[in-house]
Amino acid sequence: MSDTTPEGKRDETGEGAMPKTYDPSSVEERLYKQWEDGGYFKPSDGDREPFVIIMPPPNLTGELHLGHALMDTVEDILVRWHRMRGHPTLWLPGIDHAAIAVHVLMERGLAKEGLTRQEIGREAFLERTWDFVNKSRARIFDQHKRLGASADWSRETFTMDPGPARAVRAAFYDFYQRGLIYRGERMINWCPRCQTALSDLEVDHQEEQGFLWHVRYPIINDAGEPTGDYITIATTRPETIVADTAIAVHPEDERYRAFIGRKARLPIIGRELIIVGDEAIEREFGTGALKVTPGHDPVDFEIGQRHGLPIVNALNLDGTMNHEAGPYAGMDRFVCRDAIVRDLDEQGFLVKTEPYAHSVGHCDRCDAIVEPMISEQWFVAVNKEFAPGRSLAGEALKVVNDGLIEFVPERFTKTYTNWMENLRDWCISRQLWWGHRIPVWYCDACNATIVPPPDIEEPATCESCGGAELRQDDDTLDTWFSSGLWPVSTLGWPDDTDELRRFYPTTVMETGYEIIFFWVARMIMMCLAAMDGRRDTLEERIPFRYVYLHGMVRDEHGAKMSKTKGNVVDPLELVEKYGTDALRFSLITGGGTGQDQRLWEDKVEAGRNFANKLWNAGRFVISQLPEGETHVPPSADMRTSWAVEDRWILSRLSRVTAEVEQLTRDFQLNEAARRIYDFLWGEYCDWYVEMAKVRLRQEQGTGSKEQGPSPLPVLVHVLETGLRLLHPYMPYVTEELWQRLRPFAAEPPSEMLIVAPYPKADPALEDADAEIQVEGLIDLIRQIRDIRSVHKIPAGEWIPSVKYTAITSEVMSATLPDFDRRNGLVLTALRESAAIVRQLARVQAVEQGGHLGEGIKAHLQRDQRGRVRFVAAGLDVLLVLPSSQDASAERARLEKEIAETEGYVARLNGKLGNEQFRSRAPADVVASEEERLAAAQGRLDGLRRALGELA
RNA sequence: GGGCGAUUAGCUCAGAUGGCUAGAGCGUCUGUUUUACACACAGAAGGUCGCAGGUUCGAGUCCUGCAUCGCCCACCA
Repeated sequence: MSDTTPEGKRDETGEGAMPKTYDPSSVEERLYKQWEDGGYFKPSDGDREPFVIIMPPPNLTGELHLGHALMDTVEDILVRWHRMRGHPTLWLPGIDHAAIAVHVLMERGLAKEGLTRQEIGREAFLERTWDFVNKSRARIFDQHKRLGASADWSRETFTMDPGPARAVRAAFYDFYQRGLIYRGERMINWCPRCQTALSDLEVDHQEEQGFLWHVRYPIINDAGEPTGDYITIATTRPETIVADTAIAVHPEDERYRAFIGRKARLPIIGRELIIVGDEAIEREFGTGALKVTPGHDPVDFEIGQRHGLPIVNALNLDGTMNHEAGPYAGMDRFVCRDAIVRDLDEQGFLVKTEPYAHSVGHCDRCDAIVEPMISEQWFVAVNKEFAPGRSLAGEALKVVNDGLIEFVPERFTKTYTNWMENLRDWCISRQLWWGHRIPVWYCDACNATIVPPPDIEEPATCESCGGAELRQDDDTLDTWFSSGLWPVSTLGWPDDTDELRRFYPTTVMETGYEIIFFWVARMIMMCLAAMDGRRDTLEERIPFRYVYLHGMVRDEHGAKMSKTKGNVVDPLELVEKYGTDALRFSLITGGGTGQDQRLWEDKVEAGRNFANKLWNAGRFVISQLPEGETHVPPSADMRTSWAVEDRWILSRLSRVTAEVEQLTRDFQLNEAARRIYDFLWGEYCDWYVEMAKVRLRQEQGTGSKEQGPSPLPVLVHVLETGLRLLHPYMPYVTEELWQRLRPFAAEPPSEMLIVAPYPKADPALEDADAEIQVEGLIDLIRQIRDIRSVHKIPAGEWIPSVKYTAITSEVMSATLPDFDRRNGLVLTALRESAAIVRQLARVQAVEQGGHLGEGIKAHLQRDQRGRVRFVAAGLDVLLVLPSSQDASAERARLEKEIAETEGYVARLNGKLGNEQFRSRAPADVVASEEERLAAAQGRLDGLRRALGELA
């Protein structure tokens, strides 16, 4: 039958024989197409609250990596869950133009051809870039699809598309009108390699081994002549000496107090420097005296502002020294550094050189060392009050502090608020070509700055003088300016579209914690401002309700995956080898929310094994279903006709369903997935299916159903429900199996599983008694199997008999009525389901016996068979072995059990003997401890008796 | 200099609001072609939950301190 299907043979129709092993490659592409063609990825109509995720736009530069795979998995789980719960669900995908990243990439490409962007010019550069963009775009989406992402591809958006571009102009215009965007000369970070300004965030501080050079500056008198005194400063950047305009000391520093107000002469350059007192100086650091370079250091700039110091810029934009550097003009900054140190030394100004580790700013993209410089750039005024008590950062802080936006995991809230509280103005102009051109024109005739409203893509004449000679600002905007508008721009803002009204605010922003500042914070600031005046309350203006942050996927050794290290794992390779479901499952169960995880092939194998386990469970169930017979899901009013194991598995199903619901609501997806896994594998497959086989065998053997109700309806129902529970996590194998089960359903709820209703717990099916009963059966079976193992009874050999009787617990039954009730339940189960114990433990006869007390010794004298007495499920049990037992092995087994149980009993006695515990712990905790003690005590008595009889 | 995270079985990790004898996967050991699955089944071994205090009837879980590793932020030149 099914086994004959050759492996690897494609089963295009999805019908027919099921291969023995689940083959993802024969399923995934076909099902994805069915889902997409069926329109299931588009939001459904209806009045229910929509669930919306805007996909973080991956940038164009790279292939999809495991971080994206994790992102897709988390988002797809949330999306599929809400979709199945009947919410109109929108997952809106997009791509980011990644201005500086792509720019650097393109420049590297040019460099390989021996070209620079300046040589080919702006137009040709942009043409090449668009070519590249159009090629990667399609590939990236294809990769998402391979991961099963059920996003609405018909809405795919690119940050450079006309819509988002218009949103960028609109936001720029709006912010400019409100004074939230301004142009000014400020200290910025300059990358000499990229030749652009950078925001503070794009500077990567790295600890480096450098030197602290101590340099003495001669003090001069009013006539400009050396007094013979010196003041010694310490610096890590001696090349900036040429731009010094002052020396600063702490105003209360006894060593230097007398120098304040006097002058010094700059070595080599000869400039006169004033000595100022400023509180910013750390007396303990270096010499306690600071050379002040307002043109090339942010702190010095501020000192300069306070004391009205002149600013000297000594650097060209490419990192070479300019004319201010005198003899060093034209040198590269680091060549200059060496030259100056040498000259200072030769001229006797260098006092000391000490090794010194300090952090140096590098360009995030190209790793060149960044220079602080004064430059005219565009900024977003994050702290400016545009209305009384309101600023961009202030409102962005408020919505989080007030709980309108929640971070998952919660600890990131603090990361966010700390940052937001110390925010400085955001430099948004970049001297790059690839990106949104700054929508500002200048009229050279009258010096006007023109910022046209968004619908004017290019103003024709000057607003103030009417001149037609307008020149657009050469610069482009920081990528994150357009990304910051993403939640509104993808929905049609600045127009008040139906989409915006329906889907804004979005529900969840799911992304990596490494871009909280870059992106999440900017979205919150910008979207709040963008929606200002269009929505009344902050609650309606926030871009999203929840920020869910996933961790980083690292390699086997915990190292960050990177191309240079060569340890990058391609998710698509894993998909090919193990299947999408396997990868998704291992990613989602791989770690806690927001926690980094390690991933390697062994882990994905575990996911693959689970998919295959389900496949085979499905294969078995389907093989048992008579052709053409359909089933109605069991409901609680039918319960009297079910076997105990049916009641048990349905009860467990309901409880697990409830747990999964709660865990998913709390974004504990890893736990939810684990719970489903444990249920389906550990309870359904390992026990229920095996128990059901017993009745199926009887049915098939006798051709009748006299042995009780058929397990088929429950067998099918629990599997079908389990598939629905698991579908968000492992969409393909569940859909495939569900399709194969669908013909057997009397009333299938939908065409495809992707839109079938997500299971709901049914408390009416929960059955504590059945759980006690089946747990008892399982305990008994397990112990018999253990004994088989200890006594080396081959798995295939039948054990002659097992007899059991209730432990008559003198004390316990008097004090704990529940003890007897539980035993009664187990006895009933054993009577009704003796066949299960017979089959699963391989025992020929399972019977209740009243007189186990006659002891083992008597038996031993009568025949050669071994006998083992033990306690299981609260019962006294006597097992007759096929041959004489190994007494020492049995003694060892019993002694170990006894020791364990004694320890447990002692602990419980200690607890229950404590008056404090009895009086302070909740009554139900005390009661359950008492019950445990009763059970353990009974067990201990039985074990001791068994050991005694063995002697 | 601040802030955060991690520390649980040989390895990788779960254990939300304190309460079963702390779990899983992989690995190890012993068995098994028991007719869904060897990508499997049955059984077993393996943990003073980083250390020291504290709160509590009760702590892997909460508090304080410490140690080790990692990350983020920061204008001590």
